[in-house]
Amino acid sequence: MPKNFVEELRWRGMIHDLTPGTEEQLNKEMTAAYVGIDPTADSLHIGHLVSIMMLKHFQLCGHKPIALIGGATGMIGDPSGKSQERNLLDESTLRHNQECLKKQLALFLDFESDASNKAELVNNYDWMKDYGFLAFIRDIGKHITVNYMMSKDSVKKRLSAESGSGMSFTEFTYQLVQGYDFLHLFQHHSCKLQMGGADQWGNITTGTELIRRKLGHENEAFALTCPLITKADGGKFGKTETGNVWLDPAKTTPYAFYQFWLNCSDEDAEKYIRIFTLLDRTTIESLIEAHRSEPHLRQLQKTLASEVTRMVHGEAELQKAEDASQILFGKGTTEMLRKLDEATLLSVFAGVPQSQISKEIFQAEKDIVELLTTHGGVFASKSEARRLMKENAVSVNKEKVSEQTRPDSQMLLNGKYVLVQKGKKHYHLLVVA
RNA sequence: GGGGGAGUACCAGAGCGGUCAAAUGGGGCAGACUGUAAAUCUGUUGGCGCAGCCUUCGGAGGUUCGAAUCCUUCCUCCCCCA
Repeated sequence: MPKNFVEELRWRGMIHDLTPGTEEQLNKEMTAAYVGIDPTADSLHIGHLVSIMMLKHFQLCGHKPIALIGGATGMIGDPSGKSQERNLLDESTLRHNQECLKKQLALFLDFESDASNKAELVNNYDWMKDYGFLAFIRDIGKHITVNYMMSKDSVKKRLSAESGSGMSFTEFTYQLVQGYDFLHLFQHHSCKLQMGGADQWGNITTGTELIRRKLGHENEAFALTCPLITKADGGKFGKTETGNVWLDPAKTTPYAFYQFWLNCSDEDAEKYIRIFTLLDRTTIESLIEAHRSEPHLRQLQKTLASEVTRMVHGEAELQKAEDASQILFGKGTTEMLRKLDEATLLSVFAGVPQSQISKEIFQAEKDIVELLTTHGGVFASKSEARRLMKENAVSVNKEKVSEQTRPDSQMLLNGKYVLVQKGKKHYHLLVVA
C-alpha cells in the first residue's frame, strides 16, 4: 500500500476509535470501506465533509472507497443523537437526490478510472426494498439479541427516564438495518470496513457482530470512527444563522462558503485544516506555527478557506470569493465603492443576498426604515430595523445611518445599487430597477 | 385496560385569576475591545402609527369586570401498574 491510511488519519486527528486489527488489515491488502450518507436533500453539506475526506484519504492510500446512500435507512431515522421522525422519500426524489450527491462526491472521489480502487456508489434502498419483513427478522434478526441491541448507548439514552421521549420500534430496528448493510456489502462487495462519525460506533459494531455471527469467526469485519466535529465554543459545527452550509452553490454561494471557513476561530482552524484540507503534515505544521506567532494575519483561516473552497467550487469561484471578501472587509470606503464599475460590483456582490425594488418606490419613499424593511426586505420587521439603527449597527454604502436619514438618489451606486450593511458582517444589496 | 404527569416565546424552564409580552438560563443579534478570532463587558431578543395599541402561553369552547393561570372538551407526548 502506498501510504498507511491509519497513520495518515491519526496525525490529522481523525481517529476516534477503531477495532483491533484494522491497521493490519489495511496494510496487508487493498481493502474496501464504506461510509453511509442520508439522501435527505439533493446536496451534501459540510457536515458530510468529514466522512468524504475519510473516503478521499482512503482512496489516496490505495484502497477502495464506497459511498453508501442510505435510501432505506434514511427513512427510518437514526436514534443516535436526537434525530426527528423522518419522512419517507418517494423513489423518484430518492433517485434525484442520489444523482445530485454523486456529482458532488465526484469532486472528491474517482468514480471513473480503470483503477482497481475506483470509488463506487451504492444505495441500500436497492437491496432493502424487496426484503420482506418475515424474511428479515428470520434471517437477520435471529443473529442479534435484543440484549445486545439494548446495550448500545444510543438506545440506552433513549430508554432512560430522563430522556423523556421514548423510542419507537422502528428506530430501535435502525441498527439492525444498518448492520445488515454492512453484511450485504461484506458479501457482495468484499467490503471489510465501515467508517463514520463517533456516534456511529454502536451501529457499526452491530454490523461487525452480525457478520461474525452469521458468517462465522473467520469472517472479520472492521470499524473505524472519527471524532465528531465540534467547535471550541461548544456550538454546532457547520451551522450558520441561515442554516446548513451546503456544497451546492445554489444553496450556499461560494462567497458564503468561503466566509464560513474564514470565520473559524483560531482553535477550530488548527483542527479543521488538518481534517478538511489535503495539505501535508509539514505544510500544516509550519502554517500553524506561523499563525501562532502572527495570529492577526489570519493566515491559517485564509489558507483553510481557500483550500476548501477551491476543492468544492474551483479556482475561478475561489478568486471571486476572495475578491469580494477583500472589498467588503478590506478598508473599503464609500468612495471606493463608487469607483467600482457595474461588472465588478455585480461579481463582488454575487454571493450577497439581494432584493429588487422599483425606481418609482425608491424615489417616492422618504423613510429609510420603510425603504429597507417594507420594500427592500433587508430587515424582518421595522422594530428590528429601528432597534439596529439605534444601536448604530446599520450602514448604507459603508456609512452609518439612523432613522432620520433620508434616502435619495445620492445613495445609488452606478445609478442603481444600494449596499446595506447590518453589523460588521451582514451585507445586503438593493437593486433599484 | 387502570393510575399518574406534561404541553408556555428559538431551546430549556418559572409563572398557576389582575402589577404578564410573561422570571431565569442558554442560544441569537448588535455595540465596545480586536485580528471578519477567542474571552470579556454592555444593550437587545412578538408586532405596529411605539409613554399607547394589537396578536401570543397545545386546539376549540366556556366562567369572569378581567385567564397563561379556573371549568368543559379535543389533540399530542411521557411515566407507572396490568
